Amino acid sequence: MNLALPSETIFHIIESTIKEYRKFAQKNISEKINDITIDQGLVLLFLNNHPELTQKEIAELVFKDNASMTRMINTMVQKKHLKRSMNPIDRRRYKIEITNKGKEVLETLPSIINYNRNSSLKGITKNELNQLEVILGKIRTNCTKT
Amino acid sequence: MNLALPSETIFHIIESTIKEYRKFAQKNISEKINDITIDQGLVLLFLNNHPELTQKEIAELVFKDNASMTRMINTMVQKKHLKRSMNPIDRRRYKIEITNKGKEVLETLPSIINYNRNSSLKGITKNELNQLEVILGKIRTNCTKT
DNA sequence: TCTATATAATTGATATATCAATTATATTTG
DNA sequence: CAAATATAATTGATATATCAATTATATAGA
Repeated sequence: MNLALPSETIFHIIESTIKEYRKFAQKNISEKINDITIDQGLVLLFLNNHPELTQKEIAELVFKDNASMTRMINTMVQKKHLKRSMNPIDRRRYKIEITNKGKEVLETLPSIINYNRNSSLKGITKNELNQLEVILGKIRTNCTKT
Repeated sequence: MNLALPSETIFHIIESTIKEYRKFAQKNISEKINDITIDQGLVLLFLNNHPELTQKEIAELVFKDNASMTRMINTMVQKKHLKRSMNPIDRRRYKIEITNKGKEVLETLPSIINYNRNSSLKGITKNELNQLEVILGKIRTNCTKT
């Protein structure tokens, strides 16, 4: 079997791109905000825009599973960025609230994220972004439908 | 600050693509081979082609750090896919050898990986792959040089 | 209504991710 | 050569990833 080494494939390139982006983004966040990871930041952003989200829904949005999300929110509650309170209408789920400390993070975070996105996409045209989206979409579809 | 939600960005799409690919690939591997993760499989492939690789070098190839690689190889040694022996020329590093059990895996794995790659890239032209590579390369460069 | 089924969240076990500190060995330089 | 520096690997601590099992609550259907 004549198999290309993993390092020569497009999957390797995709992985390395997203890993470099995450490293870059985390570095820029850590310079200004203490004790927040990218993913914790994303959770705050989503909750800010959609306060009614359940843990399960947040998990899907940031590509985690429920177990990871439970633990992630545990630590965010410990660090006082979030507060859990029962949802009286459906007692299986929680209401997750952003604390004042969480809100402070949200004052700084968006501009950092904006900077991260813009600078990592510098020199890339709208058209290229479209192509990227279309091609990646095909790959994803192949993986989910096969 | 008018920030697009993370779920609307290209980074979200890149992440979701690579995650779906990994899920798809892992499923196909697990159907035929017991107890091997994608990344462990990649380690075997790299070692098979370049037996002289150190842990540090393997780590770079599969985007792990040294600490993770130490532990990953620990478990692969425990599961008898690999064997560590001292390198007499430089006693800081190990020689990592593939055991017979590891070699058995290598008899089955390449065809599965081949299938995974081909089916996830079905319908995508050489030209599109090039575009993908170029655009992702730009993003990566932006992240590492800024 | 009562039971079966579905759903949200948690927990346990094990592996991996990440950072900082440490150990052992090599290499460089004064 | 001896001391300083560099390198490969390990370890500890904590967070996250993943799977399977469990708990608590809701909902659908007989």
